[in-house]
Amino acid sequence: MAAIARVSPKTVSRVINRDANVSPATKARVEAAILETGYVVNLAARSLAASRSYLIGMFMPNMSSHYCAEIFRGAARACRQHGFHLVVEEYDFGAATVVDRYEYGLRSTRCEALLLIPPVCDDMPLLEALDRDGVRYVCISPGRHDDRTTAIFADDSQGVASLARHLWNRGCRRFGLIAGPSSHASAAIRETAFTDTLKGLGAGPDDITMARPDWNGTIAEVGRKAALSLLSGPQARPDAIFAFNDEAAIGAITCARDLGLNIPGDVAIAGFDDSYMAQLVWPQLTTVHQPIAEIAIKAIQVIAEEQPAEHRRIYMPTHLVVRDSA
Amino acid sequence: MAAIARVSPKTVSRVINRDANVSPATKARVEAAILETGYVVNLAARSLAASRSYLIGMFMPNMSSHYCAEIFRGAARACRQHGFHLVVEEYDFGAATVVDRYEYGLRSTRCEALLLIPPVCDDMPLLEALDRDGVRYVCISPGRHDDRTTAIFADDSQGVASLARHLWNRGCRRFGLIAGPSSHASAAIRETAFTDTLKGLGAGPDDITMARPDWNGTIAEVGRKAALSLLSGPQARPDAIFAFNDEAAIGAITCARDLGLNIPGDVAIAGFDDSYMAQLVWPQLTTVHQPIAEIAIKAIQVIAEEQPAEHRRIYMPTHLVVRDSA
DNA sequence: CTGAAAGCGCTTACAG
DNA sequence: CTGAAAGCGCTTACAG
Repeated sequence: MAAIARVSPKTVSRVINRDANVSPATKARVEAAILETGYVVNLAARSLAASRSYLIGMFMPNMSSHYCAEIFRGAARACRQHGFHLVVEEYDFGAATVVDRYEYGLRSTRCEALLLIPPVCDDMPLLEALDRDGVRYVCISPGRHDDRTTAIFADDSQGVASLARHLWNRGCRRFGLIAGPSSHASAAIRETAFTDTLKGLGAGPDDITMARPDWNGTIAEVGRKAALSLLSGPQARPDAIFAFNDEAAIGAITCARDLGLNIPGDVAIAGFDDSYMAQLVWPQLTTVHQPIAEIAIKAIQVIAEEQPAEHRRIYMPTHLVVRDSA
Repeated sequence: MAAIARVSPKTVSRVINRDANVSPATKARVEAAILETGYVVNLAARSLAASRSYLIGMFMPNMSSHYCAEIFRGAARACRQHGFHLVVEEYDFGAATVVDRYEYGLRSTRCEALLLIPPVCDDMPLLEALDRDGVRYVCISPGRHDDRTTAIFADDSQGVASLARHLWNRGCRRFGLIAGPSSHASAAIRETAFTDTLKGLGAGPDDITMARPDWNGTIAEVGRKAALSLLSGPQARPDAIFAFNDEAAIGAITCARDLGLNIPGDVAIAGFDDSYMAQLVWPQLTTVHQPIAEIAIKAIQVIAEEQPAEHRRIYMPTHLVVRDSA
């Protein structure tokens, strides 16, 4: 390459890295040689010389397929746009600890930063290892969060409040709430936003019935059973059910159907996530859209731009999606 | 590191790479130093010196979330087990060509091999660029396939034949088939397996009605419309519908429900994929399970083991999953 | 505006 | 069984 263009390696490097201090003639010569030879910089060599890997790492998410695919989609796109490459490390939950997967896997790649997703973003041994190595990280919806790091959140409250108002305006007055697992930080937020909004609209304490299922088994099945306790319990039957997420809501739909109830006539059902399934079930699910890919994109942007310290908590908007179930 | 263990860098390298020719005493000394310092090999340096990147690349799939998540899960796991790291390159379909994404993105990483998924595995410019660079690749369910490369297929025929027998044994005699897009190689295979098996069991040509929808819009919607043509068309109403995939089958379920038909009493409905949604819809979908993660694992194994030339086409078993819809 | 020198942290190919 | 030398393909820090 350098020989063909009759310049030093350093000058090739200047052209590749868009250094301004190259004469137009030299630049043209180098660019011609690049085109001719199909030269592409060697990332490993650059990485070694510059002490920068141009790599961002991620652990394989343990979430729904929809969440997983959206995170990858957003992260991969943003990495490309910012000149990074995305490295995915397996983590199968239960077998090894995350920090082991880091120490004996990802660490050798010298990723510049990691994109951390629940529950991995709350794993203290991992965070300590990253701090020790000077590897930056951005957490998505972490449960615990101190001000050293940046965290991105979906603004669940806003979307859930819209949903609560929508149900109220539709005439619903008796509400059932299928709460999420207490380990999930969003669970409490969604619950509070839902009940507070309804109380603000005039609902009394007896108008809202909580179901707090054990989160064992498939989420849809948990949702179905929770809905059963709500719809056939001793209290007056709810005319609206809000489930922690779409899968639980789909379970609730199944339950209502089993009981011969009309949706949304007898009982309105709503979820959270706007996952792909929300459009596939019958009736199509009214839900709150969570911008998962955009959250991942934002996280990579934060990493790439090294945004200033004041941006420690970033909230991404959610919004109500009205379909047929509510 | 080398200084602490009082050995040369070469000897550290020997211990790290499990070279047998190291005396037990030296080995113990080096291992103690590794533990003490938390040393981990630098992948970039190793890569540069050894002319091996230890990287396997993948383009972001454009398939269902379920397919996408399963592929990642399998690929990430197998990469770890074989000492590779997985690099994901964005490819958004429509914007740039894949080969451009390779040339200006992935290529600089010097991936040793690529895992190629439809439709990218049939992109000739990409394959030519990979051949030119000596980058190996394994294709998953490619449409075209020559003997230079290894391809992994799901054995669709087998699972679909089981399904056809199941429907027949259940007493179904009039069949509707929602065919997949002709661009999808599996579409014809599933269709042939279904019709051939039924004919073998005694079905006549008039007993099988084909729907060949245009595959525009969401798959569930296409499936719903296709089912409508099948269930309300001039021919005798089918008592069983097999859809190309689960999403189309879910659309068909929606349609049957709209028409007030009982599933599976009036019409049995079955899909293909055993996607996550199959268990969430009502009634739960009878379908053919496709081992997506296992296919990805197999692909990485082939890459890692550089299997001999006779293994050019590998078929992974599929199997019938009987649930409630058929 | 351009290049020579040194070095990033490993491995390869040898030598002993 | 162990190490010295050279080099992988870049960038950094400097000199001119």
